[in-house]
Amino acid sequence: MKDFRGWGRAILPAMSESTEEPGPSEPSLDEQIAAYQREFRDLDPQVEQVVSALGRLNRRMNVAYGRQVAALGISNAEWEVLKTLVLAGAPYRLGPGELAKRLGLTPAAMTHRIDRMAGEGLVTRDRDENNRVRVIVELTDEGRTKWLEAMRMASDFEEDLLQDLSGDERGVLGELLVRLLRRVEHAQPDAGGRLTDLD
Amino acid sequence: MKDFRGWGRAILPAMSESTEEPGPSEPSLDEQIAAYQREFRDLDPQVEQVVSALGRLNRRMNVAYGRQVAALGISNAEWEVLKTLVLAGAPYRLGPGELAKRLGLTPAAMTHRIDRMAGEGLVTRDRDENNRVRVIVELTDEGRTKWLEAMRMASDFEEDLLQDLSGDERGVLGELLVRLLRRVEHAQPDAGGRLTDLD
DNA sequence: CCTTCTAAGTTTAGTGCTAAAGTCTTCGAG
DNA sequence: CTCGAAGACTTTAGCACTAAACTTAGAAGG
Repeated sequence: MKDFRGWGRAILPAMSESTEEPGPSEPSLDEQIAAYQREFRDLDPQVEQVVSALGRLNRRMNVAYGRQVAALGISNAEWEVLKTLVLAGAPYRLGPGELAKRLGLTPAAMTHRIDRMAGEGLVTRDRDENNRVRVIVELTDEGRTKWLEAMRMASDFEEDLLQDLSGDERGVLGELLVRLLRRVEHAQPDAGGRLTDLD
Repeated sequence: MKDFRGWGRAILPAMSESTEEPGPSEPSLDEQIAAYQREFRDLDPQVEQVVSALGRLNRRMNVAYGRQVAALGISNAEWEVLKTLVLAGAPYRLGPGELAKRLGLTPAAMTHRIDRMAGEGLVTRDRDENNRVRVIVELTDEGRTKWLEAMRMASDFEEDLLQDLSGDERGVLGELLVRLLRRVEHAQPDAGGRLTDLD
């Protein structure tokens, strides 16, 4: 076999987030929960449903985002950088270290990502004139345009994703997710994996 | 600086899923939504809340899973393989190709992952006697034990995560997530990124 | 000033991944 | 029966990332 036909569009270029697209033979969510229950009696199916659906949903969404931004000629990794710079607000500047922290990368990885993106004209990289140890990464107009295009695609996609949910349901879902998020953000797993409150 | 103290445990060994741990200076969810709205008027804050909370939640959870299974001496990537083999049911066997499809990896990556895991005694790799082109990857007793230990930690963690939600709320959350999941699983984004129904 | 320390980035080595080429077995047609 | 094609991995090349070493600018102390 010359090339892996069948792996075609399933395999995306490297991205910063999970892009695993499960194959078609993956068991359905219900089958999966039933199988785990057979092997592990203590499993709470309600908890497992929430957690597994969250995981699958996110993987599918990341694949979809990757495909969409790829159509704009950027990778998901690059899109993350654009988003972070826009979030910082005008004049859309951050240092490599700060960018690395926010994206959860090492400074080394950031150096290379900025190299690429500067080469593509999405950002500029300059030394800070006031403190020549510091480097300033700034969004170019082209980068800002790319971000806007990607944002438009993403928000259309997200609106479609939630299409089947009523306004009330969207509100409830958002509120429940925010409560879970607070639980993970304001707590750290202890040695046993249990979440211990920090405040 | 000799080593990057401060990047310590935040950076985990490579895993199959997103393990990016956002730094402490990342804006809060509300700040993020407000910032995006300033830059992009068409944004629906309710949709953005759901989607962003989903994304953040998943990233945090993956970091937590990674830390937990690391305590058992396995990586998140290895745990994914163990889960997939257990899901296949006794006698816990699958070929590399099938494993790769279900995990969303290329066969090449699977070859190397199986090498490592066979070296660690978590699985065995043998040629199929009936069809010598095929290879059979089978979970060892040690691999099964590791899976069980990881599963126990994971389900404790998941129970803790949902601790603040009542039974009813868990049910509602699960149901809403399953509906979103169905929407992404039964539809494919078209060229414009819109989801088109397949059935 | 002139060390010494520390912070911010960059460089180097090694890992795990994808894409594509290569190997080996089996199957099917002539 | 033999040859060609297809299937199921494995190997090779190249990329993005982490960990750790290195570089250089500014800060602190004598």
